[in-house]
Amino acid sequence: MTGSPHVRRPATLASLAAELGVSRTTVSNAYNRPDQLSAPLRERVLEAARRLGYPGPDPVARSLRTRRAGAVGLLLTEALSYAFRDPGATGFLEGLALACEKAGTGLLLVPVSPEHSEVDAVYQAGVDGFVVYSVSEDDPHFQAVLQRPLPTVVCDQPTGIAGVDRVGVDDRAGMQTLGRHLVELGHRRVGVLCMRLGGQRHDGPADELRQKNSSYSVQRERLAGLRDAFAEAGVAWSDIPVFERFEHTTDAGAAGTAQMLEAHPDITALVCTSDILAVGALGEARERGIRVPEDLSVAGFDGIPEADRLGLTTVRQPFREKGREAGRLLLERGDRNTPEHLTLPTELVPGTTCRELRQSGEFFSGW
Amino acid sequence: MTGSPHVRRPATLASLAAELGVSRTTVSNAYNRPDQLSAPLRERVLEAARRLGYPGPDPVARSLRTRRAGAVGLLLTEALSYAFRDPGATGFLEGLALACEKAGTGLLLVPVSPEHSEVDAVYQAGVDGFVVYSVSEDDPHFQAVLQRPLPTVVCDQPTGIAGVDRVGVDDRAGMQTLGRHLVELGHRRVGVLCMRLGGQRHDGPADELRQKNSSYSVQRERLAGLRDAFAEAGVAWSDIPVFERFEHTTDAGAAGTAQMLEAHPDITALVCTSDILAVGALGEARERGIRVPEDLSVAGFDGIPEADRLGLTTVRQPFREKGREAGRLLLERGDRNTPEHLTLPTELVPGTTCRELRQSGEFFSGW
DNA sequence: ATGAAAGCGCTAACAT
DNA sequence: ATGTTAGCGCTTTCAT
Repeated sequence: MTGSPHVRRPATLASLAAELGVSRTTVSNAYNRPDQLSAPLRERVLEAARRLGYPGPDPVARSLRTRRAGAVGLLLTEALSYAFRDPGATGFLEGLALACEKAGTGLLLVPVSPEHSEVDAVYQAGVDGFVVYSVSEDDPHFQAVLQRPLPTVVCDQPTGIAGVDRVGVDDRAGMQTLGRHLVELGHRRVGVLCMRLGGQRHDGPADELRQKNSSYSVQRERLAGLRDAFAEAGVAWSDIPVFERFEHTTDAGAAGTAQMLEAHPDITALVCTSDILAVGALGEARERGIRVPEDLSVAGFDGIPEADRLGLTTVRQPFREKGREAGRLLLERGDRNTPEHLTLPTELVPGTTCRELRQSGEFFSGW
Repeated sequence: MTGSPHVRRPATLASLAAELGVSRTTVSNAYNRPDQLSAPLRERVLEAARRLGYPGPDPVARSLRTRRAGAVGLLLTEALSYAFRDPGATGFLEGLALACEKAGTGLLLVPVSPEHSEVDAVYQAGVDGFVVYSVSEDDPHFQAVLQRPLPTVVCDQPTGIAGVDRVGVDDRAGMQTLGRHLVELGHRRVGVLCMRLGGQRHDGPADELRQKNSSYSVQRERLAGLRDAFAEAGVAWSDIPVFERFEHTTDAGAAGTAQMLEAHPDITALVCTSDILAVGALGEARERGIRVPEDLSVAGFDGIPEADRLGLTTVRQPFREKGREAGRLLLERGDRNTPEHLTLPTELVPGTTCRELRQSGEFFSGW
């Protein structure tokens, strides 16, 4: 193997040209336009480069000149490292990476730590465009992205940003379908456990005002879909307790479930607005000796692999495709000016965690 | 929200300076050294910037000037997108991302698709250093990384590259511990299922020559550790069948297991050099009505979360810490010239998939 | 087929 | 506290 100490750039295109007694153009052409010079001359250049340890044109200088960075930036919610623990984000990343590979484009993960609230990193990113994955409407990093004169595509949220492409799913319709499913099974007294609705930490009941004012449209929409479904069955939304959790982890799901069950022990079903939370709910139920689905039905949203393994009733959404489409939208945009909006399909996945209410005629009135 | 059509850079530092009738330095200082100019002047500059839609200094131009890209490049085996499906790689990424966040550095995923074998992407990457995750010794992309005059840290493999930092685990010792564990349980007739040993697709038996010539030191070392352990028990390595799989998936693990069991139905234990393969082995065993561990013991290596859930006997290695350390090595290197080599600890995790051989005195001789 | 000239947009000495 | 001067390393017309 090779093995230089990797110090400082030992040669430049200019020094190489000088050494060889040719012009910079010629050296540049040797790398970028092999057809613009004779084969022997090109070989001479490349040989000299090898000898002098010239690693080829400096990418930054080239980018400045060509106005192409050859990379797209990715802005994620939360800390960057969180993305690798969230199955949804991971799936999205996989799809996006696929698109980047195909285009030979780099993928720059913009460092967003909770501590540093500076948006500096966004302004520092040498990229040709941005993909934004599911951030709050008022996320300062996102606002910084909008300042940069670069094409941008948003996945999921925020929605309705002028001049910006978006790919997502119909969260409201998806959740409505799930809600109807529960209604059909006879459930009328349900609880809802949702993800964070605001930037400030809040764990506990979320009233309707809070729901409505949420800066996360995905959560707003999912709640609205559920409301729609139960309204159809004559159940007022104000009668359905909604609990919120700031963290998106199974632990948070468990804690939220505990809180819900203590406050509302009479619910027959617990709907979680994400599978992660639902997985936590299943754990908490087991912990408490509550049988699912005999004593309590549990449903999620997302369709992550673990949901599948556990037989969780959920709504599946195509994470990988969202990533692929986001990449495609960014990388294959011609000189389109009009923003595109892509809505991918979701699918109700009935599992084994929701049961039909038969005996307890109390809440069942279908006969 | 904002919402400009995001076209071309509308203004530059120079045009802003001209507009304001100040020097470029002053504008530059307004962004980079607020203490170098009066507050009112700075505000005037920033206000004009807002008015003209100047998004702040161009990151590429700044990088060229400062010789800092503010990002580290990451080179992964396989396709970039594969990394997001491999739990080990994901854990590593999480740790690395953590380190990057902390340093406010971007993380550029270098696009490496199987199709494009061009190493172009490596030369195009505007980064301050590279992290290389577990690639083959003769990987052309890796060779390209070595050409770039940048600090580089390798995780796992290849080993022994001059002038390059490395972080990894003692794969040989880890596997030796696992081997001894199996020996103590009485296993003498074992089969081994390992990951790819070369760049060419090969699925099936791997003879000793092939093992020895493998361009993947991690696999070489793990096999050697197993050999050591069984040699201590008087079992010749040549008596232990080693099967190789090119793909690293549970399906490949299942297929390899099938092949192994057909060729060597008499083994009492199957050692896989990765948990992914072992998970596949468990599936295949179930498929065939072979009880684990009653009829067959199965062991893995890595300690991925799923192994934990399944109670797989394995050797756990600290993926996240490897990522963190790799980042630290790259980002916090002073002006050190001597390469550092970090070896993190592994831990034997006895699960429920390996049993002690009692009855079948045939292979047991401990009393 | 090769070269000369003109920047890409910015920062960092070094003045003043 | 602000301005002047020199590039960072490269690509790209446009000549020859």
